[in-house]
Amino acid sequence: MGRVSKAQAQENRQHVVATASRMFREKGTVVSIADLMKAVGLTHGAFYKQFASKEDLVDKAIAHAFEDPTAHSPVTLDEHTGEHEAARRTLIENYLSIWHRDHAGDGCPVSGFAADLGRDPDQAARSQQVYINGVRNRAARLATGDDDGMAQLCTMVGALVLARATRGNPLSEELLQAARTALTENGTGQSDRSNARIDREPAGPDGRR
Amino acid sequence: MGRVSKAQAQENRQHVVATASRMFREKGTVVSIADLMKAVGLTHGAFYKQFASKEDLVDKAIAHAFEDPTAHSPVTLDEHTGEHEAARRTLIENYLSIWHRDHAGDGCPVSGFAADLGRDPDQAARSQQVYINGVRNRAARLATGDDDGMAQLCTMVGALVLARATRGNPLSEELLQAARTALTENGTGQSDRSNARIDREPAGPDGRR
DNA sequence: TGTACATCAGTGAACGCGCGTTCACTGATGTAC
DNA sequence: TGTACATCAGTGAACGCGCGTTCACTGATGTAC
Repeated sequence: MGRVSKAQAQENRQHVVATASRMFREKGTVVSIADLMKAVGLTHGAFYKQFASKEDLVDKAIAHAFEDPTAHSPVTLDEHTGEHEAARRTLIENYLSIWHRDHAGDGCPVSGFAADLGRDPDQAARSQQVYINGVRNRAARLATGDDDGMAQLCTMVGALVLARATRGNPLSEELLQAARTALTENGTGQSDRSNARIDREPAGPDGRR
Repeated sequence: MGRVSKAQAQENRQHVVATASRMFREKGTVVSIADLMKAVGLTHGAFYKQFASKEDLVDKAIAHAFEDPTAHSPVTLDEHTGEHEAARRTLIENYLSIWHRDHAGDGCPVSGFAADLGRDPDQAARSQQVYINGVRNRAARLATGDDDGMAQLCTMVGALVLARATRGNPLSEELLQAARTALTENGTGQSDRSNARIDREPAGPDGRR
């Protein structure tokens, strides 16, 4: 195929970034450019007409994950109506759902990129501002009167990371449940309902439907 | 060099496993056999006289990390004297220290291998029993009367993972501090003292000195 | 205890393979007249 | 509006490199007598 329209080229570029953003969260930044471009439906050679290097793409994919409103945004519908506590609960229950555990690619970038940033100091330095803003924003959404939400975010990220590492064993669900209970201080029923609903219906992980 | 004594060969094998255990926790299981053997002081060819494959080594390195008493064992001296609450505090403060954040290789294998197990289902399946026992043991150490310790472990692992991902930014220390405060429900002073002490003195991360 | 020989841990070159990246080429798009 | 040509997104073969793994070789260890 020969040249492609400017609009088509831009669309392709966005498709590559969006796909990379998902694949990197799911499998890590070790995903190869060949596999990525295959998933997008282009050949690997086209990559370097759009990006300077793989590093360049990783930077953009991380930034995209934090901008993408479908990427486990801390904003929920409830919140817009001023019901902060209800919004907080919805956020927590979606975050600690089995759906979120099993869909890292469409999930929270704070969890999805933590491992890669923790192990690649250069990448961490390049993405630091975007990542830190993401952490602070999410913590702020969880904040209550006497709590800045930071420890709550730690609990949620830890539960998700451990639930993913133990998938296939009952412990995985136990961890999600323990974190849910600790954060909402209510019984098993509420959390179980939430969990079942989210597990069954692949709704947007940001709580929108 | 020709043949080496049986004792020496066994020592070499243990050295490879121990070094792999540290390097895999620090950098992930992507560390190459060439780099690993170089760190041990042997050539890469020797590797296959001791191990069937890299997978075999990863399995053994993960198991070793959980057996190794210097690898952030949940056992502390205080605990043996029956002072459970003091032991719990010591464990928490060591876990959430800057020293632990900066020494993943000598740190907790639950945190150190979570990312690799979460992304490699085959590896997770092979190491599942060892990993799950490790999680349950650590949670049990944190348990109090009305809490099984699981949510607390989530908070600690999440704080450590996020602190490592944000190293170099003040947020990193804030996250550790927030988790420490949430888990010990006491002021800044205590935690700061602990942090400074551990940061300065590279004591065993299991709380022994 | 001393000698002769088989064993096998460690060496280092080599293997096929997939990685990130480059490049000559294609041909529809976009532009100049 | 129609024609002529330059542009450049996408193609696919090729590059050097490091990966996991194999293998012929070495020579001290371990053993048999």
